[in-house]
Amino acid sequence: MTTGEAADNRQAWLRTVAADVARLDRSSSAERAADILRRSITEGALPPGAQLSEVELTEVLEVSRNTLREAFRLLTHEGLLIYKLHRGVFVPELDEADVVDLYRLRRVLEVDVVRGLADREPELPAARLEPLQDDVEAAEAAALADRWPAVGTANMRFHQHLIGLADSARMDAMTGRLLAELRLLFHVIAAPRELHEPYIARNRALFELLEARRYDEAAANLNQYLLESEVAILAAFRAR
Amino acid sequence: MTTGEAADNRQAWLRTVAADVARLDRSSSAERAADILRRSITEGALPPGAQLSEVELTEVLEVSRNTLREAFRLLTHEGLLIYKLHRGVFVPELDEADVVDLYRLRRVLEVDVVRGLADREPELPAARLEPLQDDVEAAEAAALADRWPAVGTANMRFHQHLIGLADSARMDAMTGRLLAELRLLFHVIAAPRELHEPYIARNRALFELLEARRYDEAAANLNQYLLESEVAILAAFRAR
DNA sequence: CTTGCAGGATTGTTGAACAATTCCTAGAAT
DNA sequence: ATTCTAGGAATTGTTCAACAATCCTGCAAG
Repeated sequence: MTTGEAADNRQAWLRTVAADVARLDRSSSAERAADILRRSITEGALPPGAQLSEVELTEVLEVSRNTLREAFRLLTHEGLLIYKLHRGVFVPELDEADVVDLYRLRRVLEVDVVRGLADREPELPAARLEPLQDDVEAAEAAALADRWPAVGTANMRFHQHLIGLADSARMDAMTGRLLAELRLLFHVIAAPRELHEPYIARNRALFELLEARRYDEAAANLNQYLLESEVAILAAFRAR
Repeated sequence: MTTGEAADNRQAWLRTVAADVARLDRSSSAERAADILRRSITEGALPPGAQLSEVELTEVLEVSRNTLREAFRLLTHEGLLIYKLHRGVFVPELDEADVVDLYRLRRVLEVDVVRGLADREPELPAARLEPLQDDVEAAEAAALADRWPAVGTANMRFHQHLIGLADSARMDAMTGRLLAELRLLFHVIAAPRELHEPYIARNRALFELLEARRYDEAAANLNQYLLESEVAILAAFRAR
């Protein structure tokens, strides 16, 4: 291991520790309430268009209205809820234009990250790819077990980890929001298997290109991947 | 005017009306308080590192603590404040890594928007460039009057309008946050003239390339522009 | 079919209260 | 002189109850 890799590993470790500390610190009631709501939304329990009543949720979540409203704000920022003044909060209903918008941003960010790896100084340590490998294998395992929602989750994590290679806190945050919104879309699509299955091999191919440090090929591959994925989602969306 | 342009103009008009409606609707106290605080921060009245006391601001802004905290949340989401649990809200102190991060994202987004104009279908109507022209001229006028903060504001608006050409609500929102954070940086730099003066001619040159529909040249120009700007800011930052 | 108008429900905002945590300071121990 | 500790002051986190402002519903009138 070169000294450059050692320094890079150390930096990666510092990032994970900081994330853990932040997670422990946030015993805030608002964030806990937001966690529960986030799960309900991304898992589809609260379908797009649903309104979230304040009085109802204060009883279920056992927090005050003020705290609940703070949780609403958090999720609004993530794109998982929208506020309508004097009317309440709703789960957003995304349309085809949103699909196009989300995929445009995904392409811009993810392709740039991969392309940027070529010029990276020092070179990306091999250990940084481990989370991606884990995600690829998790998706493959879940597919064998017919657990398609888990395949979707692993796919999301793969792309989040991919962006993480750029060491950009702001890109990480943006990607988190983008992927959360994408999950909103997935729930209006009927066939989870047809939707998620193609990603498995795609992600492995991309991972192997990254492992071989063929970054330009990987970027081109990823761009095509995302273009085709967008078309597939749009088609499934129209056929709903 | 082709029918394509007419449809495009109509869409642009719908967007401005929607923006006006949204602006009128937001009579919410929290957002008004956030507006005032936002100005104070971006104009430098509240320097990086400053703590915002709740009791103090409830008296000044004449809102309740709960409403003030909602305003804090709004600004936190824009990157203009950071929350430290049980310690309060502070104006962030950005460092050199943040400069690099912010400029990387600016380059990715802005260059992609300009490059994307080449493939746009239908072609960009000339009227869409008018806001950019206004910003260029506003910057030139402010420079003649020695009003350098106004030059900086016009420059910000130029880049926001540039991103607006992509018709992507999410890019608009991201850019808003990025530029707000950038303003945070400008206030720790001593010389406003040396900082903002180079942008004036740069923006005009870029605008004219766009007007001539030489999008690839414009994209290359913009990329170089942002790279040099980053270097300049980093230098000024180290010399503070 | 549209328009106008109650009144009932929901959200927006406030102020006070208490709990939890951090900050500050004075004094004790070394 | 420095470090450590205890405890009180100050600040933030959260709840609650109340009221104001706004929106939605249904119905009556044109």
